[in-house]
Amino acid sequence: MKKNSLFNREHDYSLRITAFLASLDKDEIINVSSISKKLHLSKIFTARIIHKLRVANIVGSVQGKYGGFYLKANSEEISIWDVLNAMGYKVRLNDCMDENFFCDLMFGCQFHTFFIGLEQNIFEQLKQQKISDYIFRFTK
Amino acid sequence: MKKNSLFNREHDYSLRITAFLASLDKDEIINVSSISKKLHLSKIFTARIIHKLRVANIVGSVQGKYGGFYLKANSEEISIWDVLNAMGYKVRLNDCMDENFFCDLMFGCQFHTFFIGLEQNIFEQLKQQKISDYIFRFTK
DNA sequence: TTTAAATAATACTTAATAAGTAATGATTAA
DNA sequence: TTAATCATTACTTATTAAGTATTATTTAAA
Repeated sequence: MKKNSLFNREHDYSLRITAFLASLDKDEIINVSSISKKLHLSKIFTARIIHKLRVANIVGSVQGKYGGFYLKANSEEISIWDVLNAMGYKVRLNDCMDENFFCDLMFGCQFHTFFIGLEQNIFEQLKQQKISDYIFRFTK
Repeated sequence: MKKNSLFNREHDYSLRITAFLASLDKDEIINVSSISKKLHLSKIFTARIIHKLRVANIVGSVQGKYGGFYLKANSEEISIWDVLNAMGYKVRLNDCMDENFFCDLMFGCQFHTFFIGLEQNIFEQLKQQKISDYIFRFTK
């Protein structure tokens, strides 16, 4: 049976990639092939994800031959929430929390109120976790 | 863009249906047509959902002409969690929490640990909420 | 100046799922 | 016997997740 998820593969991988980049030395850059091998991801999927992270300014890139990527921000200042948002993270625990959702029962629906609170609670927990506490280190 | 959900339409409707049944008088039963009209759901979808609730023993049914459904348990003793489970609620915040999931990084992956904690936290909140606090009442 | 190795960006593919529909059988009051 | 109701399972359709493919651009170095 399908299970409801809050995070998909892209979200997961983006966290791994960020946590790995956080382990690099200052001024060190790494290319997509190396990242994908280390993290056991396909090269092309890795490229798509890291590109989004770059657009969101989480990572920086150097183009051309011998180019690559590096973590732009300080890992102590980036949260799981920040990375997820870079990937275009959108959550609504329930469809009824959607902006354009109309529900005849909405007025006074305590479920709706409960879901809003639960969602806020989850978001807070994601914001509290900094990437610096999740750094992946590999023996070189 | 698609948003990640923790609850789908069936889950939502099952909560509404249970909360509505909780408003009925003792010994009162109500048929699917009436429920679906009150809650603005399709009759056939309502039937399928309430059938699952019956199998899970959350609601009871009376078959045949003038039959219908009623809440079997005490609404103060049923939690949101119980209703969701009756619907076959399965959650894993992230695929990596799946039993059969293999991940080369799993050993020592702090993200994995964090997700487990977050999930437990969410489950606790669902268990704490009793249907009695969410009863739908309509003017008759 | 040419080439190779890398990033940049977008379009495509496929299997699975959510949500809802349709159809037929079984039960029971009158 | 019949009408109204629940019981059960199979089907449909649009959307999404996940991953692949392709082509363009950039740059270091021979």
